Amino acid sequence: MKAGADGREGWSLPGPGFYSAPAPELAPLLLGCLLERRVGGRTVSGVVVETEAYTEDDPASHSHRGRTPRNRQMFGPGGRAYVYFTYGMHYCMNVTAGEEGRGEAVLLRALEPVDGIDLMMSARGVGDPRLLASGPARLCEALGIDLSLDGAGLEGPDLLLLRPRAPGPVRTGVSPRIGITRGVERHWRFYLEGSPFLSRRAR
DNA sequence: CCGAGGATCATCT
DNA sequence: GATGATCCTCGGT
Repeated sequence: MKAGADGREGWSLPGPGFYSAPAPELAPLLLGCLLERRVGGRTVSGVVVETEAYTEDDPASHSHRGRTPRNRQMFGPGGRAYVYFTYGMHYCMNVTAGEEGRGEAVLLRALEPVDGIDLMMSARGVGDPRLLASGPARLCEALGIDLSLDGAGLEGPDLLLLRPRAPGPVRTGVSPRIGITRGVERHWRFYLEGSPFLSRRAR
């Protein structure tokens, strides 16, 4: 078997147009993908198990009131990181989606840890693998993601997102998004059914 | 298991 | 000046 362009068997770069899908379509497609963070010559990575979509006409979205300095990556092309700082202490990471100017992104809410688990444990200060990246801010802390990665490409030296070549049979769950007060009627949270690494247990 | 409260500050009104 | 796309701890059941 031949290794992929990235050198990892079983994983490959997304094809052209992957990230230009609207956020509610891209969000479930990101489930099962591998997110790699390269730092200090080491790789920390995990499989995406939970995502949420946000669009410009969506009252829960940071882009809902138009372009601001913070959310400007949401209005750029798809396939970049949109990282924001919140609650005075947490970072959260999105994957920008859709065509340029559309104001869309997919929040990464949880990963199943794969590589560099020792680094994640020391970064997070916990040993239970289920608590390493099961939440948008936990995920960023585990991978060492902060504002310096806002706008970073997902095929770059710091962040790499890969699709599984042969996705296994997986059930995708759908639910309302978490932690919002408006736009609750849009069920735009997607998760791998039965994963022990979700930010919340299934309903 | 569950809910309440606090931490802590950049961002936007 | 108010508000979070959160997380952790603590106390009750």
